[in-house]
Amino acid sequence: MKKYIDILTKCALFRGVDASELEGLLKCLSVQEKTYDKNESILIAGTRVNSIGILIEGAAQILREDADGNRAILSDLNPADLFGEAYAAAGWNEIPITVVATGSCLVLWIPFHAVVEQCSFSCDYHKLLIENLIKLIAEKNILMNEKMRLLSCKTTREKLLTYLRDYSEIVGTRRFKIPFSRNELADYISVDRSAMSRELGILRDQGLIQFHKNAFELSDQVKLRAKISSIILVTNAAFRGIIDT
Amino acid sequence: MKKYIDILTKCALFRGVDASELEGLLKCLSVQEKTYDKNESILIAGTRVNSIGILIEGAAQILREDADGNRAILSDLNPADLFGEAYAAAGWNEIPITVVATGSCLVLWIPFHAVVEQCSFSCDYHKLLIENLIKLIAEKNILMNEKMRLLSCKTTREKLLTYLRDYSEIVGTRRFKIPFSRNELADYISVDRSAMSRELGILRDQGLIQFHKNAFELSDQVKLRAKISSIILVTNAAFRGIIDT
DNA sequence: AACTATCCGTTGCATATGCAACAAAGGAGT
DNA sequence: ACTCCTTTGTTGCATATGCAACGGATAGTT
Repeated sequence: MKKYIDILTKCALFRGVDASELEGLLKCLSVQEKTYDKNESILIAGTRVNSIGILIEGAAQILREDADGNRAILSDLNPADLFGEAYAAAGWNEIPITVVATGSCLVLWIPFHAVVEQCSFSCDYHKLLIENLIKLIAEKNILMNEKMRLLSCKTTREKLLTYLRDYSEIVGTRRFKIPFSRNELADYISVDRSAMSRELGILRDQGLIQFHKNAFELSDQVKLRAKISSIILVTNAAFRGIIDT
Repeated sequence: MKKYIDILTKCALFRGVDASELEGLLKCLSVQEKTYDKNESILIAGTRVNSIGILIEGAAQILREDADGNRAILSDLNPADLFGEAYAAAGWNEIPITVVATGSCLVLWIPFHAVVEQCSFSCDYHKLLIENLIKLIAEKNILMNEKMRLLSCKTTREKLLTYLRDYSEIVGTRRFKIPFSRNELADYISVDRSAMSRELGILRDQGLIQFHKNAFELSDQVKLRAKISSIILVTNAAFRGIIDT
């Protein structure tokens, strides 16, 4: 049991929980651990999830199949990442995503009702857990709002400027390194890579930005909003582009 | 106090709470009511929210100011709509949105900590309230994921097909009425109205869809995914396009 | 009926963008 | 050094899209 306690302390759901108390809390939550082989499905689209998953060991991917049968990778999962929490919380009957182990995995399942319902021992950590869960989902909510604002931009230029501006505001400086390769960035803002490259060149020629590899600098001509100071933790890689922890 | 109890029963946050118990619950939550004149700000961007707002009477708009100072309307608020819940839950220090009364308003404020913390009377409704809040935010989460999938489509054609397919799956039939005017739909999928109109015509000429006003029908050529059965309630108008209650 | 306003489809046009293909630059490993 | 692979920028081209303008249809009002 002890072996993955330190992984769990890195999990946003247990933020603020003392490591020494974790083991007891896990019992109280009646968690279950389960191993998966490489390529085995951890969650299957069309089924129901009642538990929150935490990846302890190994690696996995969240996939989504579109109407034509193409599978798209939505995000990579690493140890201490949560998954399925929104669908478990919403009580969805048929989840639209699939989670597949890309290597052999150890997953901890926490029944959702165990998190929300007061346990019989009414341990103090329950309140914290609930707060963490709400905060976690709410933060994702806000981040998705920001990303939707970006995706709503009609031109590549606007998308790039929105992304760079937002990133600059979060780190608080006009010089920063983005956590994306060009390919990943194009994917993130949902445009063609070559078109993005073209537009980056134009922005540089117009003196709005400077860049070398992943290092960017915004010129004074680029207006920023009032600073958004909060730096927050995110549960998985899906929002790397917005917030880099 | 009595007068707005029936409004609150329509509010998703109090789903499952008996109307007769609501008054007592409100005291236990130490809610505060406040009136706002037309054009008065209910929430101001750059400040912090610690309470969840519920619009009881009147009408309001959620606004967002972009870097160039343009104000965009993110959503309209009607009685029984929640607002600010994500920012209150996340504990954000500087919210990026402004809420303005478009008519004289009555707003009920519920301190966020009062929802999460067990009240001294440990009333039974607390658990339900927490569950509702989590479910509510989680559902929004999922809906935003769906919308991001739509916005990530590169062409107007794909966006339209994704929207219509999703809508068809939710209502469960190939014939349905969408809750949008053309203007609103174009806004929702973030494309130019005339370009959308053009593409709709092409889709019809190719025999993929039929439509008259807001009534649409998908031909058999349009593949659907496995049915998503759940019909859910949403807190405000922002997701009308995905789910019509 | 006349007027107005709104919604919706259509069209012409300049341009942005996806796509494919290629080239240059680096990095890793032998 | 070399090859092999990845990443990034560049370019040509067909086409999709935003934009502006116009016109028809419908509904509401006087």
